[in-house]
Amino acid sequence: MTSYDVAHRAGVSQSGVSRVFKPGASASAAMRARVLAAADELGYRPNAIARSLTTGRSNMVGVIISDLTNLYYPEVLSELSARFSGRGKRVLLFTLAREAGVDSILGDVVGYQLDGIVSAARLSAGQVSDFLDRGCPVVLYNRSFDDVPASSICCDHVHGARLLATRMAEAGHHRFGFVSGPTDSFVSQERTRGFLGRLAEMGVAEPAVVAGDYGYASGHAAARELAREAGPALDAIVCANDMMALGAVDAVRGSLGRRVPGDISIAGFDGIDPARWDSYRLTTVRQPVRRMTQAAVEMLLDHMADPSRPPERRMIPGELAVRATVRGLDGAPAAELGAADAA
Amino acid sequence: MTSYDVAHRAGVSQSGVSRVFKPGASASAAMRARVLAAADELGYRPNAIARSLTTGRSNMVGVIISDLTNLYYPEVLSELSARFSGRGKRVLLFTLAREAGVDSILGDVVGYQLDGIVSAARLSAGQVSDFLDRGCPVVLYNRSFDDVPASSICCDHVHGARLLATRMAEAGHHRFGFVSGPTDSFVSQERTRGFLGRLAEMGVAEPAVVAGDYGYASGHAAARELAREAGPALDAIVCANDMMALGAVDAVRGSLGRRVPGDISIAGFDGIDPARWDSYRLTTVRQPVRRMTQAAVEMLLDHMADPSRPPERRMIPGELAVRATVRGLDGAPAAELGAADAA
DNA sequence: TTGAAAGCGCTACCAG
DNA sequence: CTGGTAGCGCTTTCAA
Repeated sequence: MTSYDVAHRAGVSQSGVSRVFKPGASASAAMRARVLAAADELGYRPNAIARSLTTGRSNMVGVIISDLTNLYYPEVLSELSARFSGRGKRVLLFTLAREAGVDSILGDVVGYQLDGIVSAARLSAGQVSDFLDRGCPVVLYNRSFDDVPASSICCDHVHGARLLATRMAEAGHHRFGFVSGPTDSFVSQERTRGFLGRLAEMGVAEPAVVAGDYGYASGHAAARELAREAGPALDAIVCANDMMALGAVDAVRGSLGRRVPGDISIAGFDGIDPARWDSYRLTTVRQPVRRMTQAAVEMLLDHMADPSRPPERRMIPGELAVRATVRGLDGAPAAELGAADAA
Repeated sequence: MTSYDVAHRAGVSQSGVSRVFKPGASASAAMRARVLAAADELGYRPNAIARSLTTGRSNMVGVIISDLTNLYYPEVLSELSARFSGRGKRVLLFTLAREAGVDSILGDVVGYQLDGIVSAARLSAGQVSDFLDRGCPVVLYNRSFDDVPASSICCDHVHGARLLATRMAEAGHHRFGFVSGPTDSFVSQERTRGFLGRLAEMGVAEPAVVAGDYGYASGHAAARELAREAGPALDAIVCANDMMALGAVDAVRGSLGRRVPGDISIAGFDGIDPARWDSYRLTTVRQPVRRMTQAAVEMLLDHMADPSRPPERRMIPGELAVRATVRGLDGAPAAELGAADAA
């Protein structure tokens, strides 16, 4: 079923059919009606591939996600997908299991004429530049490069980390352990910097730091290692993301046989769904995923509409969600729900 | 950068360039070398859109997922994505938030010449037929229709449910509650049928049944409702998926103040990652996601290679993973890890 | 408003 | 093995 078939059946020219299917094109009501009728009878659907070939735009955007096992990303992906499809864009999904294959994505970007990319993976500055050089706008989700003119939407990790540090120091914790993410993770670097920096400002003893990989198991292991390193004085563990914090909670309660937050307070980052589950009620810094994905989509769409638009780096504050894994300011377990939790 | 540019630079014909980039086409080593060199210098990438237009195949497959908040699906999606990209296929992602929009996907299927579809969403028989009628092979993930000639890969929900029923009845539970999924869910129907059927066979009193929506919160609510309905005799709750079972565990331990499995045993279905976390150690029937996704991909690729191939319905047994939320056969809490858990 | 015609970049079929 | 040539189905000038 091509536009020629429809044109023939409707007794109009092929270009007429094309125009009828192009929103905002000139076609008389009469023609429109006949074409639509014919198209309907024939079950005609415009061929998006052919359209892309002529127009140079595919109506597809690439979404690059590094790791769907970190439960923060399914939430992001889900939102992005819904928003893009609401805007008439298809989502081509790229999951970067092993950091490899970025250049193959580059090939696809030009090959499939992707209209844009939102990346929530750990791309290098050079890789991002490659996309840009190919004329493909990029919005970086939760990372950004000073020297690369790509737009980005970031949660303010430093600020969030400082919030957390402040709150925990004020609650009187003395001996901290910190579980960072992979060392090449921008997010981890920011959160680490913010947390340790603020702690230092407040005159708290420097925490023991171990690195994890953002997974539950690594948080579990890290908590045990911290306990070993820091000894019984350890009274607070902060993890660079919720997944690890959940693992840490379980390790402390289980393997270590200590209470949370009675003996050791624990906090994370992200505000993933499982962190709210009753078994955890994890204190965390929540990223406003909805606002962030919305911003990401808007920014990308804007750049697609006007490629000359200068890159924009938007930063959104995270919200401290004080729940049940951190002692209260009076030394007692914190209130069940922080005010921020209502959102 | 088009193949003409490369051809010109390499001093060969455009068709030559095309052949060099088509795997398994005839081109002398000399030509290949010169073309590749020229292409490299020019940063040429074949235009997949144009290729799709002529060949009629896009090298894209659609993956339809209903709900990424059910943590079973991110696992599936992650696997599918990795496997498809390993096979040189791009994944066009469709998330079906509200069951609507299936027909828009249909449009995309024909518009983007999708080579195939794997659907893990609740499509109707008619919708699946529509895809098939358009010449787009479909593999149904965890559902199938008797009267629609689509291939499918299913976990044997009935069998798995029977395993669970047997094990729990043998452990001496008397008063069961069952939390089903949405009534229009094939998976839920199968699991419900298997579970209730086996219980009846074993002469166990008919369980109280309430319906959930596969989410944590609904499992939480359902457990409380079951406790209200069934009274203090209630000693086992089985949920149609892990997410709800996790909610149920928390409800029983928290709101109801009973022990799991001391007072009430709880089990789920799927074998999602969080079900293994120390706070839960949920007894469940694990779906072999890796084998299932592998089968799904293979089947779809086979159909794409040979469209005349008859549909195939493959069924893979689930594995009972006895963990810590169900009483042991001696009435004591079950062994920490079932043998199946080693996998 | 409408129709004719020229491509978009590639594949595939042909003859050489 | 190689080069010419005819499209794939659509959008988009350009005249009418």
